[in-house]
Amino acid sequence: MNIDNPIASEIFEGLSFTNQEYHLIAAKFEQINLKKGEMLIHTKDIVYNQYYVHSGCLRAYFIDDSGKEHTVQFAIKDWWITDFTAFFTTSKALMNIECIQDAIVYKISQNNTEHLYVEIPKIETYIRKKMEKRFAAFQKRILSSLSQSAKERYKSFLNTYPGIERNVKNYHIASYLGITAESLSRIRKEFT
Amino acid sequence: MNIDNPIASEIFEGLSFTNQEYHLIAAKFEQINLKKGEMLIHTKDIVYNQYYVHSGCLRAYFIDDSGKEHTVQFAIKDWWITDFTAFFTTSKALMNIECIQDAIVYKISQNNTEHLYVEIPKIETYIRKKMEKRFAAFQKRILSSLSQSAKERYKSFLNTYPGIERNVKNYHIASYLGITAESLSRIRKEFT
DNA sequence: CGGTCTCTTGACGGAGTTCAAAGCTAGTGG
DNA sequence: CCACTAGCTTTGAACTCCGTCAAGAGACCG
Repeated sequence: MNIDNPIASEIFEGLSFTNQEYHLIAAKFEQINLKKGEMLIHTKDIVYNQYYVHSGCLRAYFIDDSGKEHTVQFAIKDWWITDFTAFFTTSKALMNIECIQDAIVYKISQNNTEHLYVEIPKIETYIRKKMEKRFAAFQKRILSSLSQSAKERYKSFLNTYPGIERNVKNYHIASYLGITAESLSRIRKEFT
Repeated sequence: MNIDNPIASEIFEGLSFTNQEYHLIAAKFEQINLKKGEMLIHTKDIVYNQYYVHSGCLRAYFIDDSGKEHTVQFAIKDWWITDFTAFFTTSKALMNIECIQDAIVYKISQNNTEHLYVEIPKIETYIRKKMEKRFAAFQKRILSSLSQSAKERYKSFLNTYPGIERNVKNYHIASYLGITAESLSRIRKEFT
């Protein structure tokens, strides 16, 4: 951990940088403190930024035509969050992102992300590898939604986000699993 | 289209290369011709390679504990396919990949992929951007499995893979949508 | 301590599954 | 080129899991 630039050391853990590089990195991130309930992204916002989660918890959710919420992702420490579809194409968000436990996040814009990749190529490699892992995790989630019952998906969820029950409302978890809060309640009853 | 190296021009469409770079690229890919029914990857194989689809059609599927098949991905022209989870970590495949229409694919190993990224950094950038698109597409698929009925998912599927009905068995599509072949049959009946 | 948000419980309904059988279709060999 | 067969698709009937609606119990916060 480099005391001069804890942000760079935290976000790109394992990489080492020159002082000049630390400078380049630090200049591109902005710290944002969020209170529970605050919104980071609203539907229809143009998405210029992505966010690295230092602490706290956020969730990305989608509201369908019938008004129902569907949680696509939770983000806890060391996760990145944004509406990636909108971010990658700098277009309008289809999702909302809200803070569900007081959080500190580091914001970086799309432009600055691309600049960083050019200025410090090992960051592009680092992020690519991280994305490969996320990619694999997504594939796993699709598999689980195809092949598992609600009860099994709930078990998998507890493994993916250990200890998250303490931070997150059950109806948020239900909307992540693709079931209703009532069904989750019945599943939880069977568990004990 | 560079006549000296059609493979590089096809796979990295839009990028231009020096003759030396064309050489580097061509040396890393190997063309494989597949007949319908051939398997590219079996469960438990160590996955060293990924494949760029030049023509034909393949599918990646998972067999769950009860023996049921679940199609995770179809790949047609200009898609990449492999068991990405296993490929990124050079570990054992959980999925099977089979050819469902005679195909020509270009194979590249994990090592050669990494070498290519180092030797020609713009390829790393190119692939990263492509992956960002896939990432967004995955997110969309998760959303659709959470928020849409089987009938709506079938419509989305037809948009994602236009014209694929001609190549693919209905029970493969059903297993991609997460429903039974019987249910898909009933849905299709309503459509006409 | 009162009000609102969250979780639980019950009764009913519907989308999709399962199992079984019949109808098609495409590929193979005579 | 036709006939046969194996694989694929359709159809029907009963069943199951989960959703919906509604009401009550509990928890948290000012």
